[in-house]
Amino acid sequence: MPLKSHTCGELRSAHIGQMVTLAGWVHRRRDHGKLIFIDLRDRWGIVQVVFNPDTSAEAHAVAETLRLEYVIQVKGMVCRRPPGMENPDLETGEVEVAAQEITVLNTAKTPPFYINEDTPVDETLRLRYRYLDLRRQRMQRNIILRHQVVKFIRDFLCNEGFIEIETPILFKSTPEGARDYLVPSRLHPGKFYALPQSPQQLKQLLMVAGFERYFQIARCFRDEDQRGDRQPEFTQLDIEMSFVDREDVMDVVERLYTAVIEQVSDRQLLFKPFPRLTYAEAMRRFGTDSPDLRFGMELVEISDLVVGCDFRVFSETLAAGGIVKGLKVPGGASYSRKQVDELAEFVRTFGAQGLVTLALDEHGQVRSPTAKFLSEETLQSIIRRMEAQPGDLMAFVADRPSIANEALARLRVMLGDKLGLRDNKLLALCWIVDFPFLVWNEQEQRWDPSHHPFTAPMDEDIPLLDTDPGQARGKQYDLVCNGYEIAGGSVRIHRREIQEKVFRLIGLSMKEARDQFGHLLEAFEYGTPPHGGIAPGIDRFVMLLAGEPNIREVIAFPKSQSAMDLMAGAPSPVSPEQLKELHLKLDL
RNA sequence: GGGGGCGUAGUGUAGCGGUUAACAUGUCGGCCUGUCAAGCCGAAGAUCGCGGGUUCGAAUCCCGUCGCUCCCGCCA
Repeated sequence: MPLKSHTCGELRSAHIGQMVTLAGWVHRRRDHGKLIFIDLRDRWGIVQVVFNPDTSAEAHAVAETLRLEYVIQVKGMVCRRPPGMENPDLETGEVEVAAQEITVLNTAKTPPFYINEDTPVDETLRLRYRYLDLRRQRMQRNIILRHQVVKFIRDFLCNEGFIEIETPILFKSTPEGARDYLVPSRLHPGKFYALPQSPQQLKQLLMVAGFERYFQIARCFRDEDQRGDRQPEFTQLDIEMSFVDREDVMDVVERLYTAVIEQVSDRQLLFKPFPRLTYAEAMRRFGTDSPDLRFGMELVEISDLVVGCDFRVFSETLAAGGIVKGLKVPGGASYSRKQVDELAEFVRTFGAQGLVTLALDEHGQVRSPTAKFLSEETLQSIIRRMEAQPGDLMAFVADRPSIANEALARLRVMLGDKLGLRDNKLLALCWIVDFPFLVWNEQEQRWDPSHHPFTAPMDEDIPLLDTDPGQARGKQYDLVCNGYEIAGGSVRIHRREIQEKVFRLIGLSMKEARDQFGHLLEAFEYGTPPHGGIAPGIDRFVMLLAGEPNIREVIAFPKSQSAMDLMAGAPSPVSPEQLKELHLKLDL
């Protein structure tokens, strides 16, 4: 006799008359003295169990002792509920189980917070009792969704001829990129493994190995500070393909994402096919390479309209090589002085000197302390350029292009939230392409790869590497969803002379290159196919599918902001014996 | 490394210099045969995160510290 014959969630009117054995947790109890109702919960749902002393005095007596979260097994008859007593809020609400036997499989202490409702609870408590938090409906839903997404991805890619290959967790530290998590070697005193930041090099080696189409649900580790969308360990869908150009990679990924959103989630895909923006266009229109395309409020540059004007904030910024750019806040003319000050304070967070605002009142008159510095003609040309309507507020940042773009991009998103324009039922995916191949590192006075050192430059831009490297574009592509970068990839360099040229450009001597990437460079000499790939973040994507505000909600056992596991208490000290074995001395 | 927010019965909150720290919910006990956030009656439950200071008097003001969280830096 199994512990359960049916799940709690599956019972329907079709089961009426059947004897069933259920097992699960006491979700709620309603004790009427004689009649006792128990909502019994398992992973599949909730069903009402009735204990009637007339049916079984024995079972009823046990039911009186039940408390929330007790684990019980119930044997009883599935019955139609009396007329008018159905519960439409419950999928099993047409029926109930008349209990004849009950076994308490385990008792439970009163939980430290409500399991049976999704009310907010202090994050410390949730993380400390994560196994209880995971019992709650919200987390059950998220974790199950995550499973469905990963399952769908596996099936989809297998059908496309990909094979899944595991790569090592103990690997080699590379000096570039994020800080590594290190693992001391017992057998090799003073030496360390590093946990992979991503399986980047290994997947390229798998292309050299001839697997042609590889994927992995890969755990990645980066020892950097946390954010709401960043954990020290996270999961990537790692993909690499041989004999492809970027169109092939983007095609697979676009079909995959379209299918998974349409078939697994309840979110609405806003664009099909995904729009493509060049990096330059994204920066011009949105000030960022990860724009949220669910709403407008695009950035507009007005540098040419205010060059040489009497307003020195504008004219001096422009003379120094800066730009004047802004956006239009619909209905923002009614904002109070305090609200406008808050906007200015907000952009200062991102390094902007301040925010210049022009309000257009209901009569179309400009209200602003700045207006007196600008001619009527200039004001009118700004209003036309911004397409401002009476009642709108225009907000401008005059600064270096990088700061103006960043500040306005953040302001746009913040206002989008404030104005309710970021509907999380909608998913706006887009591709960003034609990234700059190199970015100038001001501190080190050298070029850095904008993606990584194995990304290929655009074929037609290869000559630029010798003449004007900053103008060269790379074969890189990012997938963006609702303002989050959810995937980044590139076609890789597979020819030695290009690779050497790139190493030279980024200031890496052949010796340094050999020390760091020798295994890869050596492999490349044994017949490397053209190849490229991409690495979508699974956690972030599931977070968006689930409509959750942070990544912890879709990870079963996440770390806190300070990278601790509050449940198990990791990290923790280790014994002197363990340290000695690893040849480590602490210096605290 | 830096800045902001939060920390008060088990939980969620109120109180923001002055009697016995309030409310809801949960918990425990009693009543109750159709509830489904069951209802009614009663009871217990807080060294106000921790340490120091100011004050006649501190949950309340100040300083420090710890924890959670958001952000900047960081994240090829």
